[in-house]
Amino acid sequence: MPELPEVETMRRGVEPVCGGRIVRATRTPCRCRPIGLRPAWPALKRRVEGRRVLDVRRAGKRVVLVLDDGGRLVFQPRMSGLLLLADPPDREHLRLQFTVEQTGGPVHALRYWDRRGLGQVQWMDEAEYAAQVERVLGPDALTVTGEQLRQRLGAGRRAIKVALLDQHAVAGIGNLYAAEILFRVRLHPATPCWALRERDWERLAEATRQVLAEAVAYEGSTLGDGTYRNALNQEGNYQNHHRVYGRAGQPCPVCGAAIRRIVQAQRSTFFCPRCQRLRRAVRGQAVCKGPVRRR
DNA sequence: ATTAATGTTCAGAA
DNA sequence: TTTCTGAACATTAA
Repeated sequence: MPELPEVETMRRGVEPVCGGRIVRATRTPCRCRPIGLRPAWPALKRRVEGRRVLDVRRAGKRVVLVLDDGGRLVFQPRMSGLLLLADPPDREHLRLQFTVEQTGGPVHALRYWDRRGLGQVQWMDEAEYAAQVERVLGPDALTVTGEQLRQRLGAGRRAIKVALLDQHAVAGIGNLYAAEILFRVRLHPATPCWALRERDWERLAEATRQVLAEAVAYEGSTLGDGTYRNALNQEGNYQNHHRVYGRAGQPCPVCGAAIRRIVQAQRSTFFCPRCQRLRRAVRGQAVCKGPVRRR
């Protein structure tokens, strides 16, 4: 699923083809059910056609085309969205197709494909975009500092694994990389945030930056369902370097203990029970499941 | 043949 | 305020 490394790979894939070019024509190539387009198709089309793409950026798990009138075309792939230059995996779930070209230059197709259709494509003006980012996204996970993490999460009761998925706290981490990051720092995923010390936050931020940068270098992870592809419809390679994610029952690459799968906030968490021990001060308190009752 | 699981995000509830 | 739950969706495994 597209998390930061996969979305960054998409961004890098489409940047050389979109940057500086003009959106000439757009269309909805199939009659698939309406998906998360905002505004609706005819208005979005009007906003985008004829505009030059000044920059291709990433914000958390979103790819953002900066247009020459200040408009922003925001792709949020969520579960199964892909930005493609190559032919899509199938025609049926090809949601949107843009054409970009330089005057007199070659014409390129930029496609948005989304099998499950949970993704969103939105046009917004500069101010609206800035407000949105401010409202929903924390500092980018690729460059986040320990101080930022501690400030935003340090006082909470949430388990650290759950907290890392909070995009407003830190933007870009998803279920897969949260597991890999916590393994790297040898933190038990159920550790409550309040139990981490300043030094822990520093190490956690460092591991976050390292794991994500590594995954970007490998062009992300293509999981068993094979959904994720880069812009050229090729698989990523980081799935071959996962230490814990999806490896329940298999030996920990460090100590050999069997990797465990637990459920937190209705999602799978994978970790090594020997490398990632719960701290003594926290045992018994961290495992409480339901909401803490206040008085 | 239903049902659960998959993973991201948001609205709305606790 | 903070945290939690369910829904949105498509597809596959049980």
